Amino acid sequence: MATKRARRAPGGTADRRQQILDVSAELFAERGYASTTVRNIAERTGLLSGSLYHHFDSKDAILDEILTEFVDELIRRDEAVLAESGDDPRRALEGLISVTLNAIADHRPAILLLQNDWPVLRDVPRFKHLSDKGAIIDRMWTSVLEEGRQRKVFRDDLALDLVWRFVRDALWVAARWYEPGRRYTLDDIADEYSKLIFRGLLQK
Amino acid sequence: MATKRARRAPGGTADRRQQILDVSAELFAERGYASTTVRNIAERTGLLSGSLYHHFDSKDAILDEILTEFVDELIRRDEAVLAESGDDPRRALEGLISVTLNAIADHRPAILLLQNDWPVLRDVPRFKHLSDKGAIIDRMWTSVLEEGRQRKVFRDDLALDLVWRFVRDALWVAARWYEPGRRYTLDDIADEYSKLIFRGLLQK
Amino acid sequence: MATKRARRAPGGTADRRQQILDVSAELFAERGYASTTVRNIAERTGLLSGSLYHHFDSKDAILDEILTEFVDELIRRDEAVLAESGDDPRRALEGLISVTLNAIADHRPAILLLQNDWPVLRDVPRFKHLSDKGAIIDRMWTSVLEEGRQRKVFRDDLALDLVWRFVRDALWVAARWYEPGRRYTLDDIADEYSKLIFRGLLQK
Amino acid sequence: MATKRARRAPGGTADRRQQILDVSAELFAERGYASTTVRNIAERTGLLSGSLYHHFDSKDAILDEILTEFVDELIRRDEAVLAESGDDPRRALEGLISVTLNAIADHRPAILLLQNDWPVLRDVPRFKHLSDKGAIIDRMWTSVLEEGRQRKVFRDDLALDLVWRFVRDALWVAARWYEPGRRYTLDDIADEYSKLIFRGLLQK
DNA sequence: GATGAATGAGTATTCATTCAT
DNA sequence: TATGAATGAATACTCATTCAT
Repeated sequence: MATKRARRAPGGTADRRQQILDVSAELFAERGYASTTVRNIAERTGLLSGSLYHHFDSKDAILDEILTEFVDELIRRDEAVLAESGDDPRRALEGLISVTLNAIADHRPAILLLQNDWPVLRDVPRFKHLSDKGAIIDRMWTSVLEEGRQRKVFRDDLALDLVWRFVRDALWVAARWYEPGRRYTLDDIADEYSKLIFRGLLQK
Repeated sequence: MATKRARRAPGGTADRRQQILDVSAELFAERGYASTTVRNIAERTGLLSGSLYHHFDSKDAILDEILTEFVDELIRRDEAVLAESGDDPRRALEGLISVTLNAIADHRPAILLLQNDWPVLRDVPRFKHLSDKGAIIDRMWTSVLEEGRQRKVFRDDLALDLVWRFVRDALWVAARWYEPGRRYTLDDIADEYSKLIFRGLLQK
Repeated sequence: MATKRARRAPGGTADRRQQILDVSAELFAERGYASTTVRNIAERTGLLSGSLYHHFDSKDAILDEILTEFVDELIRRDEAVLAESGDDPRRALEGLISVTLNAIADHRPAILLLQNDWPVLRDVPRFKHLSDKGAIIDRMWTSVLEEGRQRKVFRDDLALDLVWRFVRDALWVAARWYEPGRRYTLDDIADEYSKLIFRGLLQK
Repeated sequence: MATKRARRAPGGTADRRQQILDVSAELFAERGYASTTVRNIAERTGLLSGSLYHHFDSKDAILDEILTEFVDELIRRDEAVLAESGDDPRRALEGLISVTLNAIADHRPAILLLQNDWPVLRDVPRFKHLSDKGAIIDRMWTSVLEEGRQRKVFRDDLALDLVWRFVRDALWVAARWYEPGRRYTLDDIADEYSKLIFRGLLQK
């Protein structure tokens, strides 16, 4: 049973496969994976439900591809940031913050989906590989924080694992309320969050 | 169909109703509302599924009671904090942070549930009242921040609505990884988070 | 997931479970296992298809119970025959022939089902245990034939494994055309078949 | 929709049509008609499922051609045997037995298929014509037996219709366990079966 | 209060078949 | 001839809910 792979239509037409992935991601984010039916996806794509199976083996397979694509790209971007920021922990941290928030622009559905359904998904063997990739990202964050402390750029009276969790959680959850074209751009948010994280809320 | 209300078992036995609520909250938090079956709840309670309907009108009714109880108590505690902290915005903010994190001790399942399933629940008419109550809590936070700025306790070069979102999000998501009896207590986390929020990450 | 077991209705009413088994056996025999739908079974039982799952875990589980019951009883009857016939191979063989043909009376659907669907079923792990039981029956037949040859009751110029196959096949397939209440009883058939097997077709 | 008939490939290449028939017969025999999908057939042929419809009108049409070819040839062979054996019933019967068993060599899949799926197929209007042809074969067998009794070659104390059924059933079912190249050839089996049928199992 | 049989609408998935390219 | 995308009806199975006992 060979995995069904994308074959770009020769004319360069937008692919059905990609359309299904996009539609599915939106729906999964809106209603949750379990509550999104295969029929919902088909309808929104303009197909009958059976036709989806011409492109994907199962509902799970669709989800897997959505999440894998997102996580892989995130890792790529995070690695690029670390490579560019040399040995400047502050620049590195700013970079990670920016990458994370800007991921919301291209991958909002995947991010929401991951937040809402991860507690269930994490126990499904098929999605185990995402945990492993998540661990890679975690390690990038924590090593930047460690580095910053050792170079005395960051305070040494804070529990760095809690700092990491605090920042990470706040950033990802922003996908819930962020709406493009309203008040703040993602870069605005990155700047404000960085200011708060680096300098704190109190007047000196 | 009159709403079924709690009737304490005559002998003073631990209530079946409460047992069902606790079991349901756990299951909803573990697997998500949609993926938890009424049979799951019944099994874990030691009943058959039909029997649940002697205690609750529907699966929705169970969920409603779980969430309402949690939100109501949270409002009560937040209000108490504001009442006690007089006109000291820093103390007020510390209080709100502490209440929020400590809620994880008593209501972890409800918090997780709300995070995972809220995107779906928010659109169900039955749960509309929770949005209203959520707005009350939001207003308490934002007014504390405003107050702090006006009194020049907090910096005036930060977008306060973003500060509020940042802090709120980081706090609630802590329910995902917090585990009682490990490394940090909830008070530890509240202290560390407060330190970071007030003073920032950078060495002076 | 406890196997759902029969609970005889206290009043001694004919069981739904048994009714489902009987109806299913008939249908499987008529149309084959794959072509019988769960809806077919439900309809003939006077239920809706979902209701079957209150009594059985799956379509497979129904089939398994039908076949297991049949094979177990057949083994019991064959063993009884061997026990009774002492060291008289001719009597033993007559007994096995009679038991086999008479099984058609009580278990015609199961026999037909086994004949038609066995080539598919034999490869399903769930039904592996039936192969093992089949081997037990085979051994009873072949040991009777061996015994008969050693005691010089049976000819010694025949390949006994072929004799066994020949007889076995002819007996079981009789279930296809036998119809109760017509021309020959099962005992008639057993007698005629025995005559042919023991003495052959030719005039002396 | 004209019935699609064989068109030999111009170059004398082995025919696609025949390849599809062979592959289908194998699969139908292995898994049963209902459980064999058109996709299975296409895969094993090295085509995509849609392409089969250039050669056959439907799955039923494939099955029909397989069975018709087999039954027609069987009738031809049986008729040849009767023509050759003149008025010697014993030779005629031996001939029919041999033809039947030897058919296993060339048409095993068709024979298995017919055994497993006949109970379902017999009720499909499209396959009614096979019943008629089956009746022709039956009549050949029974007339040989009658002839043998009248000429006092066969015993007169046996129910001939039962003898016929017994022999027929045992012969056809041999297709289930016969494996070419193992222990017995089809002629061996024909000889042993004939010995048993004519002379019986008992030592004189 | 509790049981367990039954409902009926819904779920993901399969599959023979069609047809434009 | 062959492809591969699409159909639409069917399939086994699930599940919140009802209700007579």
